[in-house]
Amino acid sequence: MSTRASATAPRGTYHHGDLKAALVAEAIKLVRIEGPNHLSLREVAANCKVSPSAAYHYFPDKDSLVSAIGDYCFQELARIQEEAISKVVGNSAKAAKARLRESGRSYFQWAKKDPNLFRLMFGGFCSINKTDEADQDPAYLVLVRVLDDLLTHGVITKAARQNAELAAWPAVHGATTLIIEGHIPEEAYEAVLDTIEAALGIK
Amino acid sequence: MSTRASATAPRGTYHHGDLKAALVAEAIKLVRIEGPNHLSLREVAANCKVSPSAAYHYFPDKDSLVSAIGDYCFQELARIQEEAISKVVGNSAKAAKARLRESGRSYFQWAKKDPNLFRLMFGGFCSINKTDEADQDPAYLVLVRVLDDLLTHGVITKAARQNAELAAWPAVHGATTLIIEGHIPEEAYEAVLDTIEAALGIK
DNA sequence: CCATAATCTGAACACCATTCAGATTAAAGG
DNA sequence: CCTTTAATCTGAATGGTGTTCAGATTATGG
Repeated sequence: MSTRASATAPRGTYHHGDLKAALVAEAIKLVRIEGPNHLSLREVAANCKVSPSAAYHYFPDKDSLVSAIGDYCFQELARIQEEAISKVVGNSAKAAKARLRESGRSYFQWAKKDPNLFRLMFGGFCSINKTDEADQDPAYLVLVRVLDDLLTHGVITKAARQNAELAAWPAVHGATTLIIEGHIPEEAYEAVLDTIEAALGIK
Repeated sequence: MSTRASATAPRGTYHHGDLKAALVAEAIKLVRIEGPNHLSLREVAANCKVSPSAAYHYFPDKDSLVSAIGDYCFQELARIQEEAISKVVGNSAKAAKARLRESGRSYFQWAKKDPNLFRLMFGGFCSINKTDEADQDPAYLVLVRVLDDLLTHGVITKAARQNAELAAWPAVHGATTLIIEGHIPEEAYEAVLDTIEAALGIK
């Protein structure tokens, strides 16, 4: 999106340099602390040393800025997951199984680290573009790859591969949410991962 | 909490009658439409034909009113589930299995009917009182009963009964959220229920 | 019937999103 | 280099928000 200068550069000139990126970065910082509902566009602008109206040159309204945060977060979550599963090297069935577990763990760890960003992503704040099939949730594509890998290594059957995404993602996402919101204890998470493996017929 | 007159009674006298209940009822109505983040305390008060400051006699702040909505919703969800499983009569293994599925379906149907109330419940808006063990989420207790019933009828093993809640609730909750927010299609829900049965070793 | 406590109002303060006319500056063309 | 043009940001204004508090109104108990 933004190409020019540093997003956190101090304001010397009248023109900012890369205000759009700076606004998003500052908004993320604030949502992290105050939560998605208490985000103030004026505060974002002030912290960027810019008048409130300047933001409207890049975002038609506040919701649009929030959606930009959401877009960033979905990419970031996918990146984190990619990083986590790439740490489990090996072409074995055991490694493939470990990657499934790590993809689940990294999903939860991301949410635990920044609950407010997680709430923004899945709390109805940002409107995901579900129009196009191509620009699908990148984190979902990571999961697909992990599950394909399980089939390749014979860890799961072809029958289990059908709807395997539906055995993994809802459970992982639900457990994450319920822990974040204090409905089940964090210690329960590994047990949830066990139930996913059971649903897939692993072991 | 409130004991007196109808919550929706028109305003004839200076005193309202049961303002607290009226405020909660009106707030629910507005959250249903506008979503939890766009709730306005002033609008709630105005619709109750009362000055904004009147609300502060019953709620210390807006968040407290939102929490009251959450409390109501958790009770209501439990009631809906209770109603759903009570419709499946019979003391058989088949009936017990059907009740598990219906408890999952009713959870989703509740959320689908009022997504904004569901978002309020699990979006970090209301602070659940996790201090006491006694006043636990009533919907959770419904689930416990359904799972106990499965064990009694030999549908699941004693081993599967361990952590059975963790096989069911996260998957149901996660699937519900992901469908509501448009990440997976509604048609996938029954397949998710299948994976729960698989995780529990049913069939 | 009166005193007291409960309940609600009105006005105020500080903050918010959003709009728009106009000031400032960078970029492009001669 | 200088001027035109387009991009960018400001300042002020509008109408809405949560919250507080002194005071007006009404119900209740003695």
